[in-house]
Amino acid sequence: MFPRLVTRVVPRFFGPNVSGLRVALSARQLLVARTFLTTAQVSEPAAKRGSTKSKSAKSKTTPKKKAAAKKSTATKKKPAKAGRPKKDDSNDPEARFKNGLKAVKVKKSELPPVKPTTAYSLFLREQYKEIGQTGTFGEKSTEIAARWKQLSEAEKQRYFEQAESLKEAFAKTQEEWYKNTDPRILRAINVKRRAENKPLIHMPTHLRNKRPLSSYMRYMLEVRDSVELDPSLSTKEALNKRAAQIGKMWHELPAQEKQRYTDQYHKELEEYKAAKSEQA
DNA sequence: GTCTGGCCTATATCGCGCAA
DNA sequence: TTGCGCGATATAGGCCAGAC
Repeated sequence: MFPRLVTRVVPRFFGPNVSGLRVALSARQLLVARTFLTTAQVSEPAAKRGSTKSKSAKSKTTPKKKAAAKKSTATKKKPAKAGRPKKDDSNDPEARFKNGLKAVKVKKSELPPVKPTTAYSLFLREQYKEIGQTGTFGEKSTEIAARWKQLSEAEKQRYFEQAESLKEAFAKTQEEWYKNTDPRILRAINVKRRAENKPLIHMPTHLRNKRPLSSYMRYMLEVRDSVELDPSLSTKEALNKRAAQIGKMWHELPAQEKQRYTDQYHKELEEYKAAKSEQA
């Protein structure tokens, strides 16, 4: 699961390419995005919270924790010697991967963008502010869900539009991320996620460098629309019947005709291989 | 950073057949 | 794995405050 706090969202969403995102977003979208980011900034009160927290934390600190704290200060790292570049400052990006993916430390700014807020979530955030401190989380959630149900479609529209804008911006950011991120970073992230038993991150299918369609697949795409689905059958049965029918047509296709599809496949396969070796 | 409760939404996956 | 369709189902992730 991705972290939720915006302190994590901001660098991931805007970090790598702020100007690019500005271009991508219309002024309104940007406003929406900013509202999303700043309102969700739990860290705004966090400074405040941090101070009160540290106060209470201080008084509640157990001896064990105190000892640990002491230890942590005792083992505080000495400042790096002047003139010696830090590991991350290395000009050689390959150095990061020399000890294997497991050893790669992925920076926050390198993590993939988080999914955009949904319409309901936008409403939820707005309502939580309105409700304020009264009631438990559960009570608030129930209340807000009831309010959401009472909204007319027209009233909901505003939230859906906002969510749509965020979704579009996210799609662009995500595409940029996959384009600009070293594939080894993604693998390193997944190595960590696998170890934590978390689901892996996959490049969305529409962004993948897909293998070209096989000769048969290409043929099927061409003729599919000309083979009608049997309306007397269920969707599944009709689709299966059509697939079987197209398979039969392929077998009956003259060799010369088949060759046309095969040639196209081999041509695209070469291009695919070339692109893949370029990526590697 | 994670967890808490309750809810909604978006997305992914599955099954089916076919050939390479 | 690639494409298609599409309903059913599963899952992730979003919001909120604050303790740990």
